Amino acid sequence: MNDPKYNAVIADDHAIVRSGLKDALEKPGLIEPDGIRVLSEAGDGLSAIAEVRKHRPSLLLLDVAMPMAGGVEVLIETRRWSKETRVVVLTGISAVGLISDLVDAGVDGLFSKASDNTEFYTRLPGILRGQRHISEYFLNILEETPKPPVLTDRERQTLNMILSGRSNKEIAEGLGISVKTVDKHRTSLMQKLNVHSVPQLISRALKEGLIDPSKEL
Amino acid sequence: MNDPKYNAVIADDHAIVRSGLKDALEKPGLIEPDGIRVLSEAGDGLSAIAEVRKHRPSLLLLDVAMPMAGGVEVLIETRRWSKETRVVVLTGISAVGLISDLVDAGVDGLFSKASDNTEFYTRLPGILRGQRHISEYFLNILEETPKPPVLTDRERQTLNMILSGRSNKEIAEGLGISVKTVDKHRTSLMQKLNVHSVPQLISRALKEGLIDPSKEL
DNA sequence: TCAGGAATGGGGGATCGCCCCCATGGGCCG
DNA sequence: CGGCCCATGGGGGCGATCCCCCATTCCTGA
Repeated sequence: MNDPKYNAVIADDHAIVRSGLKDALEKPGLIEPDGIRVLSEAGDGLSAIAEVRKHRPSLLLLDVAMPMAGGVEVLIETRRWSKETRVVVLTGISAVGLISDLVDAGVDGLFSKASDNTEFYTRLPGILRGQRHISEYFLNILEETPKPPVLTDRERQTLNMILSGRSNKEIAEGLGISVKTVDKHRTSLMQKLNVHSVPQLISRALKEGLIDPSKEL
Repeated sequence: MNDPKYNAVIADDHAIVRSGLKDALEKPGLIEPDGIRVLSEAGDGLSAIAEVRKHRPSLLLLDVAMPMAGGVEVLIETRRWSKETRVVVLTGISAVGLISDLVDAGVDGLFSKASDNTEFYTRLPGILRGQRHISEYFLNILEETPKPPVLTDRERQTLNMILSGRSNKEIAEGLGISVKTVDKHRTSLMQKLNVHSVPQLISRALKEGLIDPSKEL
C-alpha cells in the first residue's frame, strides 16, 4: 500500500476493540484512500500519554473508561505535549457530566461505541483535516438532559470517599477537618443532587458519571 | 470463499466490538480455513435470545454486560432452545461471582476482553469441535479469590433495592413485608459480606459483581 | 468595595440504620 | 424426627445520619 498520509495511536483497555479499530483504520479506502497507519496501542491512560509523547501522531483514538487515567486527563496531556494531534473519543458511557467535560475540554471528535460506526467512519476524514464533530446522539443528550450541578473540590472529595465506603468520621480524619464540616459537605451534596440518603446519592452519582473515573472502588 | 462449516451469532452492546469480531470470524484462515459465517448480530440480551432461536447457530459469541438480559440468562435460554449451539463468552468484567456463575452454568468458552485475543483465536476451533476452554486468566481468579458468600433470594432482592437507593421502609412496602424483616435481611447481608454500613455494602457489592446485571441503577 | 460563594466549625433534634435479644412456621435432609 | 436454614416479625438501645439553625475567614468578581 502507499505511504499513508495520517498515522494514529489507539488507546482502549480491551484488546478486541483495539484490533477491530486497527483493522478499520488501516484498511485502504474505508476511511482514507491509503489507510491510516497505527503506530502503537495503549491499554491504559498512562501508557496512552507516553505513546502520544513518543509518536506525536496525527490522530489519537481514545476510550474514556481506562485504568490509571481517564479520558479527560489524557486529552489534556495530549494537548500539552502534541498540539497537532487530533483527539477522537469513543465511549460506551453516555453520562452528561462526562460528555460535557469532554466537549468543554475541546475534544475533536466524540462518538458512541453503541451506535452504528458508519458515522464514525464518514466523519473521521473531516476531523483529520481540522473539522470537529460531536455525534448527534451526544448532542441530543446534552440538549435534553439538564446539566448536573457543579460540585466544589471538597464536595467531590467527600463524594468519592463516601462511595468508597467511609463514614463521616473516617472522612473527617482523612481530610483533616471536623466531622461537622464533612456533614456540611454531605448536606450540600444531597441538596445539589436532590437526594436524601447515601444509597440514593451513590445511585445518582454513578448514573450521572460524577465519579472520578481514574479511581477504582 | 467456500461454504463455511460453522456459523455464528454475535451479541454485544457495542457496534464496534461486533464488527471487529465479525471481521475476525469471517476472515478465512484466521480461525477456520473457510471462515465462520456471521448470521446476525444482537445489541441486547433479548434480541440475542431471539436470534439464537431463529438461526440455531453453531456458535454464540456473547458479552455479559448487556441491556435487557445478562450473560447467564442468555446462556440458559440458549441451552433451552438450541442445544447444539456452542456458547463462548467474552467479558471485560472479572468479578468472581460472575465468572463462577458462568462456569457453573456450563459455558463452553470464557475469555477476557482485556487480554490478548490470540488465546481466543487459537482455542475457538477446538471449542467448535466440542472442547471447553476457560481462559487461564479467569482460572487464576477462581483459584485465588475466595468465592463470595451465597445470598438467599430475599437477600439478593433486598440488596438490589438498597443499591437502587430505597430506604428500609420503601423496601418493606415494595416486598410487602415488615420493616423489621427487611432490617433482618440487611443485617444478614452485612454479616455475610463482612461490612458494617450501607456505603461499604454498596462498594463491596459493586466490586464482587453481586448486582443483577440486567437491572440498571 | 462589597456581595457572594467556598470552607471551616458548632448546637441541636428527628429519624434511620445497625445490631443485639426474642419467637413462629415451613421446608429439607440425614 | 430432630436439627438446620430461610423467612417472617417484634422490642429496644445506641450511634450515625440528615437537616435545620448559627458564626467566622478567605477569596473572587462585579
